[in-house]
Amino acid sequence: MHDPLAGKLSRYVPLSVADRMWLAEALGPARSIAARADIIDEGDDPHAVNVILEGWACRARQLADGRRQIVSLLLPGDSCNPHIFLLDRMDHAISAVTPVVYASIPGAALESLTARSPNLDRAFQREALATAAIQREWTVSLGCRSGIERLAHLFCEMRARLAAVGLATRTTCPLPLTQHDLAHSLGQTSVHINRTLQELRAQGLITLRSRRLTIHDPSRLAELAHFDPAYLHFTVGMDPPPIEP
Amino acid sequence: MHDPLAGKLSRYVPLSVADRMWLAEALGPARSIAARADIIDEGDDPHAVNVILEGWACRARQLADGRRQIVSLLLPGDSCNPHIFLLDRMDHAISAVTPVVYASIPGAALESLTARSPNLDRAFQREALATAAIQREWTVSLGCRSGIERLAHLFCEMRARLAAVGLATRTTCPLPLTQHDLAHSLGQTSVHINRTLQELRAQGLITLRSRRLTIHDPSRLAELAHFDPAYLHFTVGMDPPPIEP
DNA sequence: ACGCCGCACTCAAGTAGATCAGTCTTTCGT
DNA sequence: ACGAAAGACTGATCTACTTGAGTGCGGCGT
Repeated sequence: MHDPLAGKLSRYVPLSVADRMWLAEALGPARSIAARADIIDEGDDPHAVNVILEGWACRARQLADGRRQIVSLLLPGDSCNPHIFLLDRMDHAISAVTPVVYASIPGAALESLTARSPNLDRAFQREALATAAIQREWTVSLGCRSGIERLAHLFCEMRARLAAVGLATRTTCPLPLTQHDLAHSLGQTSVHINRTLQELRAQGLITLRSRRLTIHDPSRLAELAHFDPAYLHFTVGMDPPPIEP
Repeated sequence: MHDPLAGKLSRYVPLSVADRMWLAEALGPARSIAARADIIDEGDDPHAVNVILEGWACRARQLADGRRQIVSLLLPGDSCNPHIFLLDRMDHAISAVTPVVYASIPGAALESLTARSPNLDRAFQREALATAAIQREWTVSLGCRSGIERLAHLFCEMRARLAAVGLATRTTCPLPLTQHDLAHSLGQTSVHINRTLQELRAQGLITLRSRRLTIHDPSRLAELAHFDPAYLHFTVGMDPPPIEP
């Protein structure tokens, strides 16, 4: 997709041609950053909203003793928090998982944008609410899903979110996370992630090879994960609903 | 505190007398609800913002097989998501932990309120950002803190958040959660919570009796928990900073 | 085309926390 | 004031996941 930000926002509220134009105007120049580099550091003062255009990034917190937790994954079209510039200090870092292309919307530009278009304002608000819902679902996963369920759930979520910006089909999507990244996202060790992946493969549910995920049986995977896409709150142009046999 | 909503919002942005008056006007009549009852159910269509005036509530998700996770705790002054009415379906329930007194701000009233006072608008925005940060911190706890660290962290957070609305001193605060509630919040069983509590008591860090928590050594507890209050993003009228010896 | 380094993967202990099946204590309704 | 129920607490056993110390493959830079 050429404009993943408009693509994603239009999943929450239909956008007019003018909306898309204003959005494109507000976006600063595209910047590139290497895999594993930081887009913003913990402690920095955020003054703009960064939007991922290509590649994957993550929000991560690091404890004093080195333990690291990935608290969310940012895909093309995701923004690193609208209005984040209202806070004066980042409480987490945003790092590139793959090489990333991103652009910023300066605080003032975002405010004039939402003042001009109530539509866009609503879209940003709903996006923020959906992001919060995703964060809650991660809390649920860590709190009460087992290793295999967590992994299955993450795969279902990634496929669905990527599909929303045209980067996944019903059964396949990119998945450029290393087993270490998965471990840091799911609160487990990479050793255990490795075994759990093999279990999912042995059950014939997925293939994961050269950074690409294939889901052989989406409904069995969703069932295993207790995955219910309602929390993603996409309302416009959903994935076609599954056909009952 | 008589007006916990204004009290809490003024931790993010100083409020004028007019702001406080408008806020009070927008608030609907106070309603009471029994402990353990639901304020909103999963699946309901939210049409107003509920604000807790007295008592504790929680957001909770339930999986199909009965597993339950408390994803956040709502204290006096906390709102159940400004702008939540933009979504059409609750993805989680909000239930009372203790008897709760709450009031609603209808969607339209909130919108005219934020249109009238940019100050209040900012305060709500910052509150939403702080709420998101708290959710991320819970993700971190579940992802990489041990049982005893999680419990210590929760205690530090609750004391700090209650202090922000005048309901806690430096060393003591109400804590009306059962060991079952703690278990559901921290992704563990009540059996294990019980043992962990005893460990905290044995180390002389806390007393927890008849729904009241006393922290005997706040800085040792914070250290154990890796608790850094920065993520709460209170900026106005912080707890006085600790005095270096 | 070669060497290197990150990543996937393996094995053998060790452990935090779960499970189950209780007893004891406090709270609360009538 | 009494009984019932909710909550706190215990002990024995079990297991999902961690730890640490590896091997081998494959993709990347020079």
